[in-house]
Amino acid sequence: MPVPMSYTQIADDLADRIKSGEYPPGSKLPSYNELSTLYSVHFGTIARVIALLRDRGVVIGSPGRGTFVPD
Amino acid sequence: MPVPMSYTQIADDLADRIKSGEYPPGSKLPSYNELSTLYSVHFGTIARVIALLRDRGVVIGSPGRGTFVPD
DNA sequence: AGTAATTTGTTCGTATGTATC
DNA sequence: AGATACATACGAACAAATTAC
Repeated sequence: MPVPMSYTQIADDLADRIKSGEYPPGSKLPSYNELSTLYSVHFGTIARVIALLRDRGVVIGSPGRGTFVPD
Repeated sequence: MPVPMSYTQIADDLADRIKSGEYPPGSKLPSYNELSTLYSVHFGTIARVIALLRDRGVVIGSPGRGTFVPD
């Protein structure tokens, strides 16, 4: 089994993907459950990643709707 | 029982205390265990608070030594 | 109209690793 | 060698908002 990425690495990876245009402004990121599958980590780890990106202003979370890249 | 502060509120409270001079540059913050007692929250919640303040550059953690206010 | 499912968000408990004293 | 302290992750539970049917 490969060593899973740490939450900071996942945060940096997601930030890079957003910056590169993979997730353009206004777009919706995969759900927590999808991200936890994509990165093979626990749900709570993804929640921590998103919380970090939120604090950095990289994404905006909207309970019940999703996580979005600000315009 | 009083409603406990959320981890963001605790982070803001600590940041305010640092800014006000209660924890001057170079000083050492209370340990995770002490903070979790002070704020009546779980150890893991304090770890999350410190992680947030670390990301903001407000504190620097040093495993085995403590958490410090940068100069 | 109303219930169930989905999604974000927080917290506790526990375990483990690493560094320092 | 042992105790202390920071740091990360998993599992589980729960709340609140939204969406789907």
